[in-house]
Amino acid sequence: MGKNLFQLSEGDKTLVNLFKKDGRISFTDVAAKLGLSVSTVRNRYNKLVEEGVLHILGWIDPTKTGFNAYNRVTIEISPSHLIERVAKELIKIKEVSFLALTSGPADIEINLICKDNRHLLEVMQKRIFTIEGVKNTHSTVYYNVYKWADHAVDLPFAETDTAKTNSEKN
Amino acid sequence: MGKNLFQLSEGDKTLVNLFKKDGRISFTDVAAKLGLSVSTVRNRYNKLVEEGVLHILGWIDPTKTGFNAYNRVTIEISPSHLIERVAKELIKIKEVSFLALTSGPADIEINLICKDNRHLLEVMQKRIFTIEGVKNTHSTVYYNVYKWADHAVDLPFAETDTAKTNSEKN
DNA sequence: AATGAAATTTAAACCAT
DNA sequence: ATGGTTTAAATTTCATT
Repeated sequence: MGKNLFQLSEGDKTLVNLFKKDGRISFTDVAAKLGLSVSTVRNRYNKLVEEGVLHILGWIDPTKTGFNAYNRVTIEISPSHLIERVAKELIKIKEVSFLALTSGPADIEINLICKDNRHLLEVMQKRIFTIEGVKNTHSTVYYNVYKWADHAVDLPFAETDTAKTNSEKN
Repeated sequence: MGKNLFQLSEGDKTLVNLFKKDGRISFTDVAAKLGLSVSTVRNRYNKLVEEGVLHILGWIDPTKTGFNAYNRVTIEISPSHLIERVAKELIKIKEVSFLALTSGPADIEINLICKDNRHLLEVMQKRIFTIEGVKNTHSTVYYNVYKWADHAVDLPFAETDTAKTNSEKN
């Protein structure tokens, strides 16, 4: 579980927050904002990226590009030993934007980003119902997303909630 | 709905896919990979960003930084006219990484990224149950996330599913 | 819309503390 | 772990088709 835990220092957090807002901010700008040298910023950045802690990723706003059917689909699998195998099949589907194993009553949750309901239905019927072990599914529509790009982007260490877990190091 | 729809050309898609993998890839590299000039890449990139289609964002892997309690929480609101007001309260909570209005039986779904179950319980009791209009909640544990950073990052136009919607404009 | 070239800014690599 | 210096590379601006 917490094996390769990376302790973010307070400095790391402020640095990370700048990259979260603008993934292409220059090290020079970060250094100026934080009052650090460019080298230091670079070193910290590299460490975070090398450790797999920080990732800079492009994100496309689905609603701006004609993908207006966003759904949660929970899936029950039987027999249960097929769960991981089904999961591995599901992540191959490009419309699947998220997949997690969950507590019951279902076993797997996926999120599907589709153009419209016709597209959604097609994915469900041709790609999901056909997988061996998929017992039943339940779909929920995401009508309107309020926090969207932040999905899995923001971690709760924004401003005040500082280092209880980081008090020892740095 | 589809008012400000942005038609991604095939060129845009290949460009975007490079930025999705590595948000800090240089325009020079992109140009080399696509056989275009740096200026062209820059122009396309700027257009996509200015239109709000493409975003380059930092993302922190919660599991690497001690956030091991990731949950879906569905929330029923009553009376119903409070839904939007409750949503606006909820997005202020920094542990809320995602919020959408959903089809029933609940009204709102949030995702919560917490350090552990103690942290989760604290957020639920002190921040969520206390909001006026929150009738009841139902939590589901995300035991293990298979597709994670791709959450809201990948759109399903990876390789083959090319331009049916983009055939006219390039 | 796509490009080329010059001027400016930034990043990378190295070394030092 | 942080910072300074030099060299290399990328970005920006402006002009051109």
